Amino acid sequence: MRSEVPNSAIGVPSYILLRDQLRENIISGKIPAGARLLPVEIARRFGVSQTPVRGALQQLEGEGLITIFPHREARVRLFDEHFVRNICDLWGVIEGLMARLSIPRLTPAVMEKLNDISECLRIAIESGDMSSRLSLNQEFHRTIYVLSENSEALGIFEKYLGLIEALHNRYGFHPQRGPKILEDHAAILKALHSQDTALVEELVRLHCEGARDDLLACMSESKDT
Amino acid sequence: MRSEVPNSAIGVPSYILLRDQLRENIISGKIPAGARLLPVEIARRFGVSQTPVRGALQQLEGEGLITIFPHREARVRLFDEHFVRNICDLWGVIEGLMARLSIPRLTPAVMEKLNDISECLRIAIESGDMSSRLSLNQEFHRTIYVLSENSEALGIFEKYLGLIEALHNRYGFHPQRGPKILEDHAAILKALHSQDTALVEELVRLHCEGARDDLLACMSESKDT
DNA sequence: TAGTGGTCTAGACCACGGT
DNA sequence: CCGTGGTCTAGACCACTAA
Repeated sequence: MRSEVPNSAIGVPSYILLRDQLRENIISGKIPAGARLLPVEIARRFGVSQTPVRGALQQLEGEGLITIFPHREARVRLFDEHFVRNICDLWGVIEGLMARLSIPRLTPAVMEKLNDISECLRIAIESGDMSSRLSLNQEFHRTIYVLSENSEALGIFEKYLGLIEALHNRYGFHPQRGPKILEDHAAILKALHSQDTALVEELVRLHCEGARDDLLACMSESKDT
Repeated sequence: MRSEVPNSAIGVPSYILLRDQLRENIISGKIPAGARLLPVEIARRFGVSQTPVRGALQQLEGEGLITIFPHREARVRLFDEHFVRNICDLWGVIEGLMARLSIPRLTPAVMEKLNDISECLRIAIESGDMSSRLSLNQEFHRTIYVLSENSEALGIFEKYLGLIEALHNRYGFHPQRGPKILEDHAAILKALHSQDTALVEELVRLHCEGARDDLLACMSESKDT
């Protein structure tokens, strides 16, 4: 039987295509947390045998996105409030670290770019454009963090980014969170400009803790109703 | 052909045994950084076919310990000075976070245990027992961090622990590092006792930065000679 | 244009949970 | 003790590299 994966770029093994597609579906919530992953079913859907499916699942388990119970089954990890709290706390210190490390490598061009992004983000928040809001916020932070040149820290940040973003997409924000984000970003920009490492680190951490508390509150409210 | 893996506990799939054994060999340096991993060779050594070997490699790639170049080869990641700096900086903030979070959950019994470990560590350092020194130091930190109840942060800490420890084993310490560790630990214990969250976090971070600078210096010296 | 070795397939095997 | 489905084997296939 020939492979029938559509869009399969030649030369790219199908376990990689499968892995990326499954990861995206998990992160975006299309495959919900806790869902069972049935290799034979996935193999049928993609027109391949079980081997590349297993390859993809093995990698995702290594990444911590799914759990394989040997000889039993594979399931998407649970992402509950405790998980969110853990990740946001972790982010607080990691983003603080990356922001601090980026300071010596900031250039006028980067500051210019950050100002532009902030302006676009303000418009997105005021006009209620959730999709732009999320991606511009991402870009703001990523623009700073790539300068830290700490790929391990950046990798951890990126790993959970889509997951948390999906939760924001599902549970929304409180109305007062928008202005607070703009305020935080402005303060961070100012501290970056004055090269105040300790202040930058503290502001970034507080920013993350604010995000954490807003998301946890939204999750808890949605559970009550 | 029957499986001939010795010590293979029944019910445990061989890709898991292989994965754990390969991980251990990589972390301990028995399989050196940058080494090529040849599935057919590994399969022969363990008396299994290539499929479980690939399963093990896929998981290790997901964990970031090895890199698979599709259609080409799999190699152990490089762990150079830049990597060490990244990990130690990361640890500085993550360990600071976990120490801070653990404070509300400290009990007299835990403080007692930490004092005991410190005393044993002092003896190990003074008598030059490197193996005890490393494991007692691990135990000191882990005893605090498990109380943070942030399994994501703890997982990142644990993930690189063996790797950094192996580097310490290979490159050693400077003579003045031993007393400094004892001094740092004593200060951390005192701050824990007085429940001073900000101070604990700062001391832990400084402790990590000290470890980083010592290890980097040892690595750089060994390269010169 | 080989040769090497990474990837994939079909099917057998067998651990586990429920009957 | 049977059924489901997770695991493993042997071998074919084929992408990439080096002549």
